[in-house]
Amino acid sequence: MQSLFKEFEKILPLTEKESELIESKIRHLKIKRKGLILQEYSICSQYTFVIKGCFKMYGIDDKGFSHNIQFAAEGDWIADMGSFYTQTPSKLHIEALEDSEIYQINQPDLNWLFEEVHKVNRMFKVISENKFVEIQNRVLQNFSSTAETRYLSFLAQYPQLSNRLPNTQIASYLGITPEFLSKIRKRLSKKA
Amino acid sequence: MQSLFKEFEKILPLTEKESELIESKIRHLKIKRKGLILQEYSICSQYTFVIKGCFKMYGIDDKGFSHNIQFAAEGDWIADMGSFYTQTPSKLHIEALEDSEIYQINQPDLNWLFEEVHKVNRMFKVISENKFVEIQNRVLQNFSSTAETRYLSFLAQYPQLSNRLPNTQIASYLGITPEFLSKIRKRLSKKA
DNA sequence: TAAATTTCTTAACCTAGTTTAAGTACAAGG
DNA sequence: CCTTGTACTTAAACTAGGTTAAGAAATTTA
Repeated sequence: MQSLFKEFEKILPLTEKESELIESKIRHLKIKRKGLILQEYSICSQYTFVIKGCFKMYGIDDKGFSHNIQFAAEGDWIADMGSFYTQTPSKLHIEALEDSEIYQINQPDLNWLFEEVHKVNRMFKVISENKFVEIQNRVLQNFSSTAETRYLSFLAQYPQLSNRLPNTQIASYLGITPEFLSKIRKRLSKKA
Repeated sequence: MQSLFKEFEKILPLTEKESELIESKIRHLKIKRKGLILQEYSICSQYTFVIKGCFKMYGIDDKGFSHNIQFAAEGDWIADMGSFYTQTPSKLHIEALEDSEIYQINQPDLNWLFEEVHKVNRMFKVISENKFVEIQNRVLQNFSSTAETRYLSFLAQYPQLSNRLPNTQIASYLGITPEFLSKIRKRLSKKA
């Protein structure tokens, strides 16, 4: 539980008893590369904390193409918040990009914790707000710049991820083809 | 307060006393067309409920171009949630597109209500979640389709707005130039 | 360790969307 | 009521990014 509590304590310190209550509702599991923890049309019933490894959240369009909308690595939370909170079927998939290790808490247990440990409520409010700001910044940035600029800010914002992820996944996140990302990378390497 | 409470009651019914407490913290005001209720670099200190009229929320890119990221009309809430909750400077503007009438509640008063009237907490959680889902759907849709498809789904999703808004504003929301929207509209009218 | 699959790159050709410019039609405000 | 801006359209030239195809490199899996 170390890594999880470390993240929590960034927001609010917990008492011994609060930690125990949280611990009692959390399960620890390992997911193999390419394993799915959420599939389209099913309800997102788990909130996931990444201990080790890396996940992508993506949607599939009418033409069958996948589009990454978010990554989650060590210390990140991931869930389709819409589906989780409203308990309606998701339009998204969440898949492990590497062999991974996670904590999960399910919807009823989290609601129970919201009541019992008031700090959990506040912590998840902060988590949700951060996710919102992140995605809103993406909307703005996707508008306001060329693919090259977006690639550069992705590199700046997620230096760890950019080394770990295959370029195909990054291209899908940037909303371009892998071929075009290749073109950009060549252009940039010439400049340097 | 009628319209505001009607919206609230969609989520949760309120007692007489709860309504009074909420009412005591809310101020009513009129905003002229082109009036700003939020400006870049200032902190978003007010959560706004639209009684009458219409607003746009937009960001300005490095080249000085505006990009609409959200509209709000009758019955909608609008605020830069990131700035509001973290009390940090906003990167966005919120501007009236028509002469409008609104309710506003400021950050300390809302926090006070969160404590005093527990239902307010739950209501704003629902409001935030809905906003999140909306913006996440936008990210997905912006990826997955041509401007024509996006325009058609905008028409389907916001039929009221599409009649009221000038096409320049819709183009800015779709992430295209007004000229290209014009082209699309011509193409569509030929098909029909 | 070999076979199979996925990843990355290059290049030629194609298209969705931009830019610039010019003209028309309203609407708003003094 | 006139004037100034704002909104809408068209068209020609242009560019960012997509498509297809094919070969080389790297990683998985058997």
